[in-house]
Amino acid sequence: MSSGEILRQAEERAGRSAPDGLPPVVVKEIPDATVARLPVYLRALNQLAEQQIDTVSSGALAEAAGVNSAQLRKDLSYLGSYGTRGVGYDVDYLRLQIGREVGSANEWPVIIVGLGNLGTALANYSGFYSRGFRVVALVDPSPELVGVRIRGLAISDLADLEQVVGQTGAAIAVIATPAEAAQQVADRLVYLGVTSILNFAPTVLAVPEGVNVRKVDLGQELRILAFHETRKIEDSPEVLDDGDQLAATHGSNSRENLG
Amino acid sequence: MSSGEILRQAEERAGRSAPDGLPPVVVKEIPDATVARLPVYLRALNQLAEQQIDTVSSGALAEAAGVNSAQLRKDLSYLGSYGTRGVGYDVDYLRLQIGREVGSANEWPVIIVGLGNLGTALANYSGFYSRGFRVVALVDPSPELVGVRIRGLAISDLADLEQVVGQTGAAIAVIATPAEAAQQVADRLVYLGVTSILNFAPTVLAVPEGVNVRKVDLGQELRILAFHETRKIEDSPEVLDDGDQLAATHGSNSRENLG
DNA sequence: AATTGTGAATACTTTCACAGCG
DNA sequence: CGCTGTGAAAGTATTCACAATT
Repeated sequence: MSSGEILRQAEERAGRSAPDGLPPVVVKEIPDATVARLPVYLRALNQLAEQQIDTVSSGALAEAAGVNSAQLRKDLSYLGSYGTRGVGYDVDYLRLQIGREVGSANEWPVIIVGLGNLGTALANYSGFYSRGFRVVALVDPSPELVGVRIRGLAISDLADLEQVVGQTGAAIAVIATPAEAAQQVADRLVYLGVTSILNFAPTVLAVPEGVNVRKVDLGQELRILAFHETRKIEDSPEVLDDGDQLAATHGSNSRENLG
Repeated sequence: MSSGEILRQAEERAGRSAPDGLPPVVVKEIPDATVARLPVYLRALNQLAEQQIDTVSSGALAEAAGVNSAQLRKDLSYLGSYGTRGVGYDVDYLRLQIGREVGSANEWPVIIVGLGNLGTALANYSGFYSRGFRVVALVDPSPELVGVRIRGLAISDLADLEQVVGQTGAAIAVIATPAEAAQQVADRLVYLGVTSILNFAPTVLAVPEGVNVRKVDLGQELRILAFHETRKIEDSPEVLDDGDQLAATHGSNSRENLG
C-alpha cells in the first residue's frame, strides 16, 4: 500500500489559516515544538495524579515540566480551552485530553529491528510497555539470534519482515541496526506500510513524505555536550572566585535549553 | 551552594585532561541549532573520507546530512571561512575544523551511572569509544552489580562516587538510573564537578546554570510518533471534499524535521 | 483575587538570492 | 562559470503583558 493517500494534508496547512468558525472536528495545526513537549506535560501530570493532586496552575505545571508558564498555556491552548480561569487545570481531565492527543488511548504495536546490545536493551525496556506501546515483534537477520526469546517474544528473521509487519499491523518501528543496514531496513519498512520510525542507527534516513522519523543518536548527544565543555574551558581561562555576577538573580527555573 | 564554585572545580579538572594550548579565538556565538547539527556534518564528512572523496560542495554535503544547502553554508560560516568559492570544501580540512570545534581533539572521559538494561547496553556500546569518548567508570548502588566487569571495567559503588569522579576527572556523565534516583544522582554529580549530563531517565532534571543537560527519552520519542500516527489516522480515512490534494509543489526534499 | 487564554513583541531559525571570489 | 559566504526576508518559537473569566 502506498503512503500516498495517507500523506496528503501534511504540508497543506502551511498555506492558509482558517477563519474563526469552529467546525465540529477541530483539526488545528499544532506546532512541532509543542508536540514535542506534550509528552513532558503528560508525565508531569501523571506524577501529580500519583500525589493525589487534582488541580494545578499553569505556573506549577510549568515548573514541573521545566518550561515557562506562558509557553505551557500557549501549548495547551492549541489543544483547546481545558483550564478554568482563576483556578487552573483539572489534572485528570487534562491528562485525559493530552493522552488522547498523543494517542495513549490506543495501544500502539511496535516492532524492533536489530537486536544487538541496544536493540536488546530496548526490547527489555519496560518503559515501552507501560503506556500505550507494546513490542509485538523483534526482527534480526542473524541466525544465532533468530528464535531467541526476549521477554517471551521470539526473534523473527529479517527475511520474514513482510509477514511480521503484515501480521502485527505495526505502524511504528524502531531501528537499532548498524548504520550500514539502516537505510535498507527503513526502505523495506516504509514499503510495507510503516509510517513512523524511531532511528537509533547513526545515519540520516531518507524517507518519503508522510513518514515520520525521530532520531536518537548517543554519539551525537555526547558531541554536543563535548562542544559545550570545550567552550567552557576556552571561555574561562582562569576563573575568579565566588563573585557570582548574574547567577543568583534569575530566580526562576535554571533549566538550560535542550534545543 | 554557588554555581561559581562548581564551575571552578569542573574547569580545574577538565583543564588538566585537555592539555591543548589552542590558539584560535572563536569569539562568535554559535547558535544552538547549529551546534546540534555539527556532529551530523562530521559524520557525513567521515563517510566521504572513507570513500576517498576529498572535496565536497555544500549541496552534496547538505544532502548527505539531510539539510538545506544554504543552512549548511550558514552553519559552517559560524566556524570560519573554510570553503573555496567555485570549488567546495576540503573534506579532511573541514573534518579537522569541525572536529576541533566539537572537541574530538580531546578524549573525553565519561562515566555511566545506573547499569540496568539500558546502562549496560550503553556501557557495551562501542560507538562511545570510537571517537573522542572513553567510558572510564561505571557506577551503580546495587550490591549484585558492584564489582561486575563490563568490557573489562568493574562497576563501582555509587557510594564511592566522589572518588570515582575525582580519580577519572570526568566532566561528562550519563545517567541511566530509574527516574526516582536521577535528580539525586545529578545533584551529586554536579556537586562533584560534572558539568555535562546525558540523561536517559524519564524525568526533568533541575541543574544550576553552567551545567548542560541533554535528554534522551524513548517513551517520549514514541509518543511524538504516536501523535503523528494519530493525526494520520484522523485525517486520512474520510477525505471529504477539497479536491486540491495534488499539491503543485512535489518532489522537493523529502526530509521531515526532527524538532 | 487568581489564573487562564491570547494578541503583540521579541527572539531565534531557516531559506532566499545574489554579490564576490577562485 | 560554479560555488561560497552572507545580508535580507520569511518563517517559527518563545515570552510578555493584559483583558477576559471564574
